[in-house]
Amino acid sequence: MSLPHVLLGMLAEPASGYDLKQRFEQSVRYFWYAELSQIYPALAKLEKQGLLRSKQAPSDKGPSKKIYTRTGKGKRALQEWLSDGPVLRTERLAYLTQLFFLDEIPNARRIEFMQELRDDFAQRLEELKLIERNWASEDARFPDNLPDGELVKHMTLRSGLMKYAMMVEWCEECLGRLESRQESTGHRNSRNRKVS
Amino acid sequence: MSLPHVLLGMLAEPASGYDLKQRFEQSVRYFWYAELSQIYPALAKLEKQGLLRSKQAPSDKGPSKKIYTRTGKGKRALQEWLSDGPVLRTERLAYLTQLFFLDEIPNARRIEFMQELRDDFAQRLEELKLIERNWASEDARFPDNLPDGELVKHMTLRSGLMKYAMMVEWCEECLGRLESRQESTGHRNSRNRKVS
DNA sequence: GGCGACTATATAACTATTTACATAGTGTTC
DNA sequence: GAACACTATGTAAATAGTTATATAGTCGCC
Repeated sequence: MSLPHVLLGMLAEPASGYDLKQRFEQSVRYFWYAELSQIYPALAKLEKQGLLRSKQAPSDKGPSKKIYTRTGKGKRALQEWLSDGPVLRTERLAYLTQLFFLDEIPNARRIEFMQELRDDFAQRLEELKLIERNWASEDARFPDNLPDGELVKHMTLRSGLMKYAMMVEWCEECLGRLESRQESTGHRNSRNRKVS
Repeated sequence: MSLPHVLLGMLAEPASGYDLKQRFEQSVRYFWYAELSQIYPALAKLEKQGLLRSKQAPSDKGPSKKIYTRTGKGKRALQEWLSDGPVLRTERLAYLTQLFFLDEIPNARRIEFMQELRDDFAQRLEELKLIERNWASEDARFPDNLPDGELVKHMTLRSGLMKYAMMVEWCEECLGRLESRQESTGHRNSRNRKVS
């Protein structure tokens, strides 16, 4: 439902399937993910529908590339998707359902679970902070003089920064509650930060 | 990958497929969703694997039910899933990828997009606040004297409350940035709250 | 007594996603 | 020169999830 549109969005600049996968890994990965085996057929289908056009091009490394370009029809399809308003599909957060049933394992295990979660979120937060720092050094020093394309990308990044900062805080709050319980049953548990 | 475990978690108390769907709609819906057509085959498979047991039972309304009970093996499978640590599957947030490409439509449309998003998040926040209020009146007045099962459920609810409150704030921040741009190009746009 | 709403279970067809495999060129390292 | 890593494109098989449809009992309404 969304992958074809995501590809149309990423093809503001022409690229091959392989290139697109790289782009996914750079920035989009924080909110969308696709395997190469999903990208290639999706591109072929979009071309068949006339939303993309392709041409072969030699590669400096490895076999020749198939460069896809967005057609006018493709651009309009993207704009339509964006104009239809936000797509809020049913989110599935496995870690929250796990937490919901976490009383089925001993408290010491619950603490380990939340520590692992906190460390994962903290790591993602650091990754995003790094992206912001590298970016800011270039042209985002004055966030509201950014060109349109940069502004929306900065807003997307902000949502990630705010989200993961909040999640880390929430994990700490949960750990506090679980650990107070641990103490009251006679056990001790130092609040070690697990760094992998 | 996760649905069978979610079902095992929800079967702390015996229930039929139909019952489970109702339970999904009550609380779990905020972080997991499943269609009946997904639940029935999943239950049948779990029974075949010996993680569940079923018996027919008459219903007060409609045809007879098939009540599933978790076996010892089923409980251990759930505990294993929980002990393996948090499952952080690749999240897909279509609305963030839309935002990422939102420079492809005019600024007035971008503002509408963010307003719609804010209103959706605000509505979910109100739903969760209502759940908390109803709950608090019963036994969550002293959040840290809760029994284990209630504690983890309260922690799950907290994450939703914090998340949606943050998302609404973030939308407001984005709207501010988009609207200042709108003004500077000579247009006006009142910050109307769209209530459906 | 027919209709619609709700309870209850299930299958079929389709779309989306993941995992595994197949193929081939290019460059580096042992 | 063999092995390995990386570039490059794809297919096949399996799993997960959605949408549509079928069947059947109960209850209340008109």
